Amino acid sequence: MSWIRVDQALAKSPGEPVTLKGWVRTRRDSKAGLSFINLHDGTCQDPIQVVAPSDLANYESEVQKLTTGCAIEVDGELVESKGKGQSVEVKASAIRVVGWVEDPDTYPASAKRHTFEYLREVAHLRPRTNTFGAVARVRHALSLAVHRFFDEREFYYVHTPIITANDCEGAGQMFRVSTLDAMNPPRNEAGGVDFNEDFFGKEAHLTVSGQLSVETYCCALSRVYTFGPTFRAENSNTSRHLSEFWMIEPEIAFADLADNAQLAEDMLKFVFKDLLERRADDMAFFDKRIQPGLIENLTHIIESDFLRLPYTEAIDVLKKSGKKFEFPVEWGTDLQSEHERFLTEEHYKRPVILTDYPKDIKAFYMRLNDDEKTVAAMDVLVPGIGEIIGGSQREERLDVLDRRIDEMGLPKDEYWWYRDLRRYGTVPHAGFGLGFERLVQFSTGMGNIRDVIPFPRAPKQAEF
RNA sequence: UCCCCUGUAGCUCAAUUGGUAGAGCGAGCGGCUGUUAACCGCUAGGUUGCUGGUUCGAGUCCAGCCGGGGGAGCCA
Repeated sequence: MSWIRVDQALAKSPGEPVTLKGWVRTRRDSKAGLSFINLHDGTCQDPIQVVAPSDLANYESEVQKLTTGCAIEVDGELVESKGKGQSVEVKASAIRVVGWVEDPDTYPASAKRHTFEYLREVAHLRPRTNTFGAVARVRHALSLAVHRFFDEREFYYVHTPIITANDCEGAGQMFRVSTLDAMNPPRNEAGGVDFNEDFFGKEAHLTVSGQLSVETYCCALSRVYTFGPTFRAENSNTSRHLSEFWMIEPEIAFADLADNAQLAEDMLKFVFKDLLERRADDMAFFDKRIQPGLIENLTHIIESDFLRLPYTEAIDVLKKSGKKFEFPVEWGTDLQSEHERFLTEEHYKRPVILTDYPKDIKAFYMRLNDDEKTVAAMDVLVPGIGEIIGGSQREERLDVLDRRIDEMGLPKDEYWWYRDLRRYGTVPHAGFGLGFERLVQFSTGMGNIRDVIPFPRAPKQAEF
């Protein structure tokens, strides 16, 4: 039996016979001899209204017992709606119950308002709500927009490894990957755990970044990007951190920090524009129910230029602002959240790309500027979220790179293949990391990052 | 990891100086209505997060543990 999706049905003209399959959102009975069923199947923001006349064979035995969450199939005809609120509806000629809700009294996703905190505890049922259905569709749309953007610009999508045996991917606590018996591991002569006996013959972890790997492909294919899961074992407990999240990391050869910043700006504008066009229904929902003004905000961002602001100038602006900060502003220290928020939310009221940070607060691979005090790093700050992108031009000069590795007391030997890139046909190149969930957060106005990923992983939180 | 707040019905929340548990929504039944946050009536539903302590008596006070939220740090 052929059937169509709710979004297709809503776009059709009255008069056509249709079969629909989905879940009951609500049921309202009219003693005039009919029931109204709002049916959703996840294909769009709006449910479709099914009108069930009382002469259906199973009207009293089944239709009137339908509750929120029941799965049904509906045969009927698409007709012009006699009521307000929708233009078309389905006049049912048959309704088949596919799956009942066992106990409507305790169904967790009942037809009432629920807090996001509560729905997080029933993450397997929350995609049935209009908010989480919308989040899922927007997540999908943004993913494809990212791929489309890079494809149009002739970037290649590179699958960097999830498991890494490099202990040199940069700062950040990592999750260990091991097949050793945790209760009784093999010991080395010093009494420590002997990782030579482990699966990979050495300590292995889940990746915290695909950057170092993707740089190798950048220095061969010119324009590449990764888009995959990333793992941080930090004990972070905030509305914008996850232990498992998805990160987009482009890397471009023969490019400097200015090219990098332009790429970041172009990319954000492209995906926002694409999203507003392709998911207008869901974006209207977020604009109305989650964050009033959201669409106007995004439109404004698409149309305005992102500000480029060197760190040193930002320090000046902050000092002269007259604003009282909890933490002092001093050249050489990292900016606090309150400082970043002030710049992007209060002072400039638009995305700000901060550049050229003091070298001592940034990673070893960032290119040293001519002043020998700063590096070609950048953070893209957006209102409401703060840092959404972090990136840099990479140090392509082997002697400078080695000096930085030594200064930071890092094990040079372990970077042998990374250093090789600087020995064989080295080129200026740059890239950045975009936290995908932060992008979804910003695009939807959702306040907590745990509500924009299907099954959030965070400290003490890996249910489902 | 640190600071602050918090945990009572399926959900959202009340409960006076410590005195023995209540409402709305949801659910069930009935009424009314081309309904759509429907409306009206009735009914059911609780070991007040867990463990211990103070007290004649603890949802309320104290300690520890567990969970949730907001902020900070780490970052994306």
